[in-house]
Amino acid sequence: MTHGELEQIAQHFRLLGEPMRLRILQALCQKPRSVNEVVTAVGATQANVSKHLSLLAAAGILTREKNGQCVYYGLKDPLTLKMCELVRSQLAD
Amino acid sequence: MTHGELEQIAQHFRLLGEPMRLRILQALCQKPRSVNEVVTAVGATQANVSKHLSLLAAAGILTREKNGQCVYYGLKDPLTLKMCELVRSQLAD
DNA sequence: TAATCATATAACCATACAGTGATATGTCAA
DNA sequence: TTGACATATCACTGTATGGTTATATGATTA
Repeated sequence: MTHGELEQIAQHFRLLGEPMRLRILQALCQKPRSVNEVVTAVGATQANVSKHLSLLAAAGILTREKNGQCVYYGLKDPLTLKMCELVRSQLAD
Repeated sequence: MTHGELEQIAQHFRLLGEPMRLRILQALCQKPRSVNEVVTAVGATQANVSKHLSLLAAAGILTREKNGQCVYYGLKDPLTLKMCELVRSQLAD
């Protein structure tokens, strides 16, 4: 594996390595939600949630769809939650 | 999922979110190696490698076995490498 | 157009932590 | 015991980034 690939993979893991972002992902596990919905779901600042959502979308972890004045973010790949589950079961040992 | 669980899962991902640590994991994918062997394999400082190995072992990602004056670290769970592969294939899209 | 709502961005601060050099600890051989 | 080797730890620096407040941008409605 090249250094560039490792850097990319690490970057991906790093994005998942933040509790607030995991909470955001959790809030999106059923269906896409607007920024405001996520804000109330996770109980954080609008600016903060917006920043995290942008990062996750830029990394290809979330989809982003604008509808009127609302922006809806959703999980792009169920694999992401699967990995969280894997880690959780691994930690359970 | 509780906040504590999320914090633990995030912590786990954060450990995988560092290129140097991924290189170390890669160096251990075949068989356990001593600290020095890893040092030469990844081309980093002894102090740095030792610190990373300790962190990974403390998190239960690596096994640690002392034999004479050498300490051998090895992958505890093949799942770890599987996740790296998953991410890599996900990024390939 | 003006007012309101939703989202994004900018500037800033504080903290976490990777990397380094020096040194401590522990183990073996001569 | 002394010296050489393997590993761990300490103190420190620099940097990346999460969170905050304030503001900008854009869309909708009256």
